[in-house]
Amino acid sequence: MTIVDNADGSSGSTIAERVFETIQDAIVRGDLAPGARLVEPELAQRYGVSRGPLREALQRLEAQRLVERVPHAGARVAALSFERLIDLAQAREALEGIACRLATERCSDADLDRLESLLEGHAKREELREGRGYFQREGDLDFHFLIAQASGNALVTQLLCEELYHLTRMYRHKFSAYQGRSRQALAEHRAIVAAMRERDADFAELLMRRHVAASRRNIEIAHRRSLASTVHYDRTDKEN
Amino acid sequence: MTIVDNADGSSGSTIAERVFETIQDAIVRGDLAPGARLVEPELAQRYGVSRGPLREALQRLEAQRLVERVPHAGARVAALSFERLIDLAQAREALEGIACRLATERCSDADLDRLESLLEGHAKREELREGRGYFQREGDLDFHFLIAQASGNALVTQLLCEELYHLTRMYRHKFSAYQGRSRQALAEHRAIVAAMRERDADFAELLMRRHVAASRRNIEIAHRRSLASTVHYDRTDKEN
DNA sequence: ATTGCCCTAATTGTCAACAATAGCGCGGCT
DNA sequence: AGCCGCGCTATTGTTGACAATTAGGGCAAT
Repeated sequence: MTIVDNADGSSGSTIAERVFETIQDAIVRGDLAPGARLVEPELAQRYGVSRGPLREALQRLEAQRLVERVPHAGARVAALSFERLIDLAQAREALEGIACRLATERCSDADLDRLESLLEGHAKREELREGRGYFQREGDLDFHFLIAQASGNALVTQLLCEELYHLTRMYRHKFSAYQGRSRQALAEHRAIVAAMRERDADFAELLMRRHVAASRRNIEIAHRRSLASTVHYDRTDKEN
Repeated sequence: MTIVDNADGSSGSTIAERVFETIQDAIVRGDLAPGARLVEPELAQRYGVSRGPLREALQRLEAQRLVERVPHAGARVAALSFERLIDLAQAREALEGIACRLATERCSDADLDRLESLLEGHAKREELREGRGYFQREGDLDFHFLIAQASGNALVTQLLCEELYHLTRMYRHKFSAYQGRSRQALAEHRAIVAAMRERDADFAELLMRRHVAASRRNIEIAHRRSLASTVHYDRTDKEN
């Protein structure tokens, strides 16, 4: 029954989980615009659930920072701003850095093989379609995802792969200020794996931090450029 | 009405918030033992609320990692383990490091004054009661709290001060393996502020990371010692 | 005696009705 | 004409009852 059942990819064993995944996807894909008001009865009807599980889903989305809730006033899709994107990049720099260090110390050789074959695949696709790397973007996330999981630190993994991952994806869908860095990123990924191969944890962490920082600086430059011309990514208070 | 009202320090505007704070405190203080089963009707009656707000509170506690929930099976107070404590220390090392870097770059001179006066207070109390530093422990948290807030990064601040802070406090209440380091910690705190005064962000981050790492190593040593003798901090599956 | 199944009971998940709050527009007052 | 206060409505917060699921124990069959 209902609209939100296992028809789509949602796999949870409870309604709350499934509607959580559904709305999460809608937000990340942009079907629900940043800043959009989320009215409970409206959403409940749209997804064919009652308000109970829906509220639970909204709360979990709040914990993921995809939704902002204020008591007695309701929920909104998280507003995107340049400042928050920078905050996110800085947090990731620190966490991915330590994850890379730990992974270097603790991961198996098989893990390293897996990382390298992943990069092989990226390189192939990069040769095919020069320049604009849509898949490269997702691939980039795969790379970081794998390293986080290889860190052996459950907390760091959870912070990166569950709490910040979807937020990162959301920003990438909105700000397409990632141009021309896919080739550079691939080279940096390779250098990171090379350092990990040599079990040089200090250097691996350093390279990972520089990699994330470089991507952040790329964003900052693109932002200043856009400030000079026209577009603002300010908060939209109007619905939709 | 009800048991959970603004009689105690709870300040939220909704029942869910108040019972959340109440249970959070009970967990951190140890009134609810790690691993203890949390049965919804039982807790609801104890705190004089219905199951709705109570479930919301449990969910928020889950986001803070103070409670573990599994669908259809119920909630438990988070089990403490040595591995998780190490994971926490590593995550904090990374996040507090970047927070310290950012704070060094962005905080005002007044912020630095505030930090120093905080350390003055710690030093005074340290002179009075040599050795075992209970207040020093809480004071240590104050110091880290302040630096996180001075970072100007809302995400990092939230991660440290809302998500990991209470978990840290919980471990400190259980593992009292923090002996004799309060004097050393104070010296390290002073060195950190000194680096911040000189606006040496690289060095400030380095010092903060070494400070957190030293505390972690202290825990590791104490743990090995306890392994050699008797006590285990393993997961307790029995209630209470 | 042991193992597998079924049944019961306890607990969680879900729902729809009720209460309370806050934002908003209207009307009256200054 | 502008401002303040009041009441209304839309929306969130809360509740208690109902449904579904799981875990455990007892019974029967091998």
